[in-house]
Amino acid sequence: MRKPVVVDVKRGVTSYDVAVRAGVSQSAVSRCFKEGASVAPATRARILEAAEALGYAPNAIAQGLITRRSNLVGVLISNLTNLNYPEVLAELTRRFSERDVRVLLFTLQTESDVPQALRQLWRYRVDGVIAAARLEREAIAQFDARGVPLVLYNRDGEGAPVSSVCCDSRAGERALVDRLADAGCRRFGVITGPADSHVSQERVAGATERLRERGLPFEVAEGGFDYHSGEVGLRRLMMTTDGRMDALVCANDAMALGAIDAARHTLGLRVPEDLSVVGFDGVGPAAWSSYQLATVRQPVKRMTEAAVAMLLERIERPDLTPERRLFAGELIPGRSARGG
Amino acid sequence: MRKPVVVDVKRGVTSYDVAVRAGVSQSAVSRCFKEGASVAPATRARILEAAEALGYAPNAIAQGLITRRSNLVGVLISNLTNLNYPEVLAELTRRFSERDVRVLLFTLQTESDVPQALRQLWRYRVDGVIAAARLEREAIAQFDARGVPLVLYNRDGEGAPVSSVCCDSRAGERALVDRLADAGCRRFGVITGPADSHVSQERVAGATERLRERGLPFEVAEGGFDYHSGEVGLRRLMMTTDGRMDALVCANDAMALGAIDAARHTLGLRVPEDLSVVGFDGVGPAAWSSYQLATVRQPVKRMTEAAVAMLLERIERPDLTPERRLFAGELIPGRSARGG
DNA sequence: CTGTTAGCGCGTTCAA
DNA sequence: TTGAACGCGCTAACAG
Repeated sequence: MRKPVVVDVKRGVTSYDVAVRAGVSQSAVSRCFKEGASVAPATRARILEAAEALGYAPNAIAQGLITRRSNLVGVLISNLTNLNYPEVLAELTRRFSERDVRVLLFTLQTESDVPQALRQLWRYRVDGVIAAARLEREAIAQFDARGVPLVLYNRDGEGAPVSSVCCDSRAGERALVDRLADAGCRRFGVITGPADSHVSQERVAGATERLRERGLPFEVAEGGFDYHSGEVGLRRLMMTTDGRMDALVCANDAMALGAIDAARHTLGLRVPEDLSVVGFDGVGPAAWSSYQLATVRQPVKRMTEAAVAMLLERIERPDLTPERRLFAGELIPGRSARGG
Repeated sequence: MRKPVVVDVKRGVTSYDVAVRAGVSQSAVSRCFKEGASVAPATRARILEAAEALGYAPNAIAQGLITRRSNLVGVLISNLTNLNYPEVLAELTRRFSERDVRVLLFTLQTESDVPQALRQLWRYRVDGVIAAARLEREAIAQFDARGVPLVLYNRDGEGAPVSSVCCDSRAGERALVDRLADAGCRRFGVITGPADSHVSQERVAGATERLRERGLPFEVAEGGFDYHSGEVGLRRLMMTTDGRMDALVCANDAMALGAIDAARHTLGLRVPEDLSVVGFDGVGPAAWSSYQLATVRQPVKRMTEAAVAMLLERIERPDLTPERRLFAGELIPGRSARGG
C-alpha cells in the first residue's frame, strides 16, 4: 500500500512534501517562492500546482530563523484608550501589511511593562519597532546595542539620537492661542496632560510661550489627558480665576470635550459665548455637532506613512542615521471658540 | 590571541555562546530555560550568570520551529475605529501578555482582506486566533482543517460549529425596548447596522421582535454603525413617520450619538422630551454628560477574559469541542430616553 | 537550470 | 545530571 498522497495537514505541509509531489528537489520548491530565482517555467508551474493542491506556503518561522529577518515589527503603544491611537494603530498595521510585514502588538498599561515588552521583542527577533510609548534612555540604548531600528511616534528621544515622527505641538498650540486671542479672549486657562508626558510638556510650553508673547494672563491646572480630567480642570480653573476666565486651552481633545460638557451642563456656561475652548489632536468626536471643537488635527495618515517608511528604510539600511520628522497640524477653527 | 569573550551582539547571542562561557554544553543551557528540567543547582547558577552577562534569552523563532508552538496568537479585527474595539484589543493583548503569549495583529479594512490575513496566519504558525471580524464558512473550515483553534468575538459561526464569545444582543435589545415602552414611547424607529453584519441582524431582530410582542409600530432605516449614519438615519425616519416618531433604537452607540446630535442641532428636537434614543455597547462617549445615553454595556472585561481562556484551553487540548458563551449586557438607563 | 549540502538556534532523545 | 547527536523547515552557497 502506497503512502497516501494527502499529507497530514495538521502537522503542516512542508516544502519537502511539495517537492515529492512535484517530483523535484526541496530547494527547487524554495526557489519558486523567492523573487528572481532561476526556475524553468515548466518546473515552476508543476511546483506551484503541487503547492496549491497541498495548501503549502513557506513557514515564516523557519524562514526567519535562517534569513535573520522575521518580517515582524513590534508596535508599542500605551493607552489604547487615547481616542487618537486606534486610528494610528489601524493605519500602521495597514501600511505594514501592504509591505508584507506583520505587527506584533504590545499595549502598555504602565511604564513598568516596558522592560517585559522589550524582552519579548528581543526574543522574537523583530526587525524593527515603532513606539508610541515612553521609553527611558536606557531602553533606547538597547535598540542601538542590538542593532534594532526604532522609530518613536509623537515623542522624541529626550536627548538620545533616535528617529521620530511628531506633530508640531508648539506651532499648533501657538496657532490655537492666536485663534483665541484674535477672537478677543483675554483671560486664559490651560489644562495640561500628565506631568511626565513629553507631548503635554511641549503643548503647554507652546501655548504659554505664545500667551506670554502676547501679554495675556493665564492660569494652569494639571490634567491627565482623559475626558474626566477636563471637567475637573475647568472647575478648578474657574475657582482660581473667580469665574473670569474666558478661554481654555486643553492639551488634548478628550479633555477639551470634558471641559465643554462641564461648562455647559455643570457650570451653566455657554460655549463659546461665555467660554472658548480649544483642544489638540482632531479626534472623531471633536467634529461631532455637539462640540465642533476648535483644534489642531494631526495628519495621522502622513505621520504613520512616514513612520513606516522610516522604519523599513532603516531595516534595509541599518547604517542610516537617525532622522526626526516634524509634521504641521491642521488648524480646525471650529465653533467651540468665539468667532468660529 | 583568544577569541574575544564578548560576542557580536548584533548577530544575536545564542545558547551556544552561553554554553561556552559557562563551560557546559549547549543542551545544558537549553534545559536551564525549561521548567522542571534536571540541572544541578551549581551549574544552573553558572549558566544563568553567563546568560545574564551576555544578555541571552532563548530565540523564540528557533524555539517555535522545533516545538511547533509559536506562542503567537492572531487577532483579527475589523473597524478599529468602532469605538468599542480599542478597549477590546487592549484587554486582549494585556491578558495574553500575562500568559506569555504574543499577539499578531491584523486590522481588516474590508472583507477582501481576510484571505490575505489568513495566509499570513498560517505562515507564522499561530497557535490560535481570535476573530472580531466576519469570516466566511469556508474560512472557518480552514481553521478546522489546519487544527488551529479559533474563537469568534461577538459573532457566531453562521451555523458552523465554532467557539465564540458574545454579548446577548437579543436580550439587551428587548430590555432597551422595554425601557422605552415603559417610559411611554409609542412610535418607534430603528436604525440598523450594515446589512451583512450579523451583530446588527441580531440586535435588530431582538428589538423588532419585542416591539411586535408589545404591539408597537416601528419603521426601519439602514445605517452603517458610524456616527454619521445615525444622523442620516434619523432624518430619513423622521420623514417616513411625518415627524411623529418618539423613540429611536440604534443598533450601536455611535449611531445613537449621531442621531441625538442631529435631533438637537439639525431638527431642533429635544432629547429625551421629544425623542428618546437608545444605543448598544456602552462606549466611553455614551456616558458623557452631553448624552448620558440609555444603552446596554457589554461586559468587555469578562468577555475578553473568556475569549482568552477558551482559546488557550483549546491550544492545550485541541480535542475540546466548540463552546459558545453568551454574556448578558448591563442596562444603563441613561437620560437620553424619557423617564431616565 | 537543478540537486546536494550545510547550517540557522534550539529542544529532545539517548547513553554515559 | 550531563553531553553528543539529530532534526524542526527552510535558505544559500556550490557543483553539476
